[in-house]
Amino acid sequence: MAGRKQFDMEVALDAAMVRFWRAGYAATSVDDLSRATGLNRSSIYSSLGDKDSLYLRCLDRYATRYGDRYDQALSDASAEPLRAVRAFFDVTLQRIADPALPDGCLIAQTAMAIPVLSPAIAARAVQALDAQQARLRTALTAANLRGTDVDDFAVHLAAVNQSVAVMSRAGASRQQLRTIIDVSLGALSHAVRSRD
Amino acid sequence: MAGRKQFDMEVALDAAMVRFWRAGYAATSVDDLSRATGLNRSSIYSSLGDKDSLYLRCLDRYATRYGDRYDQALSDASAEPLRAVRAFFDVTLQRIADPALPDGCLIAQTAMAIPVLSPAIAARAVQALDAQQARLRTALTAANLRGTDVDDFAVHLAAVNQSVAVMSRAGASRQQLRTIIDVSLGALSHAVRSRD
DNA sequence: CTCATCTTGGACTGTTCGGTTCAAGATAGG
DNA sequence: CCTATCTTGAACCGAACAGTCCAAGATGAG
Repeated sequence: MAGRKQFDMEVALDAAMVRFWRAGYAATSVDDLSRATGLNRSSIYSSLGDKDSLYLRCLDRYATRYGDRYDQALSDASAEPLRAVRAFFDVTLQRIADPALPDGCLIAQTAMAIPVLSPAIAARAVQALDAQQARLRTALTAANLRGTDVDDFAVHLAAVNQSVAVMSRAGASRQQLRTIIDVSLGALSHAVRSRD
Repeated sequence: MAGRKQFDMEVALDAAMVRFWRAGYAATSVDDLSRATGLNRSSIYSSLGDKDSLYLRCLDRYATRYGDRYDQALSDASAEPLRAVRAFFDVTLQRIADPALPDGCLIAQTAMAIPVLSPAIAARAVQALDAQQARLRTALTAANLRGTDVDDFAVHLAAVNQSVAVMSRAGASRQQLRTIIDVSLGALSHAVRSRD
C-alpha cells in the first residue's frame, strides 16, 4: 500500500471539487473529502494541502475548465454574436443537465460565502467573475455591439448566468432556466440589430 | 436576572436573521447566535428553539418582511408596469445599500445551500422563490402584458433579482447592479410597448 | 536479496460543534 | 413578606471538527 502513489491526482481533485461544489466550504469536512476522494486524511494533507489550499486548487480547476469552454463558445462571436452567446449559456445548461455534476456553480457558491471565507479564496472568486465579464466584453466588442451596450450586456449576461446557478439549486426546470436566458437573449438580439 | 423576559424578541430574531443571512446556516454556530442576540444558549433553545427551527423562523421573517415590500412596490403595476417593476428592484437595491444589513439575500443564500439543509428548510426556500414569481406574474397580468410574456418575464425577473444578490456578495458596485436590472427593464419595456 | 524511500492507515490532540441540564436568583402575585 | 414561577448563566455531554504524527509495509534501485 505504499511506494508509489496509488491514486490518480486528476480524479481525486475532481472528486474534491464536486464535493465543495455541492456542499460548499463550511459544510464540507476533511473526512467528507477523504471519503469522496478515497484518500486517507494524511494523504490529503501531504498531497493536496490543507482545506483552504485544496479549496483554492478546486476553484482554479473549476475556473479554468469552464472558463475554457465559455471562451470556446464565444470564439465566433464576431460572425454570429447571438449564436455565440447562446452557446455561452449552453455551457452552463449542459453542466446543470449533467447528472454526474451538482447543480449550481462553484463560483456562485463561493461568492455567496465570501464573508466567511479567507481573503485569498474570496479574491479568487471575484477574479473569476471579473474574468467572465471580460470574456463577454471581448466577444461583444468583436461583434461590433455599441460601446455602451458592450459593457452593459457583459455585466448583465454574467449576472444572469449566475442567476441560473441559483435557480437550478432551487430545482428550477430546464425550461425555466431557458426562459431566464431567452429573455436576456431577446434584449441582446434587439441591441445587435440596432448596432452601428 | 430572571423573572420576566429580559430581551426583545423582535430584536433578537432580527439579530439571528442577520447572522444567518451573512454567514449562512453551516457557518453560523449557536454560540454565534448567542453572541449576536445577546441571549444565553439555554435562552435561545427555550425561547427560539433549536438551530433548524430558528433558521426556519428567520426565513419566514425575511420572506414576510421583504415579501410585503415587494408586493407594495408592485401594487400599482396595472397603471405603470415599468415603474412598478423598477420599484420592485429598488426594494432589493435599497436593502443592499443599507449598511446595517448584509449584502445578498437570505433566500438566495438558502437556495445555494439546499443540498445540505433539512428538507423543511429547503422547501421553504423554494416556496419563497415561487411566491416571488407569483407576485411578478400577478403584477404583469394586471399590466395586460401578453400571456406568454407574463410567465417568461416573471421567471426572468425573479431570477435577475437573485443574480443581484450573488453579484452584490462579490462586491459589485451599485452602478453594476443597476445595469444588470436595467437591461431586463429594457426588455420588459419593449414587451410592454408591444402588448395587445 | 537488501535497504533506503515514500505512501498509507489509523491513532491522537485540542477545539468547537449542537444540545441538555440544573442550581442560582430575580420576579410578581398574594 | 413569602413563595411559586420562570429566566438565566455556566457547566456539561458526546460527537465531529481540522490538523499532526508515526509505525507498518510496499516499492524500486543497487
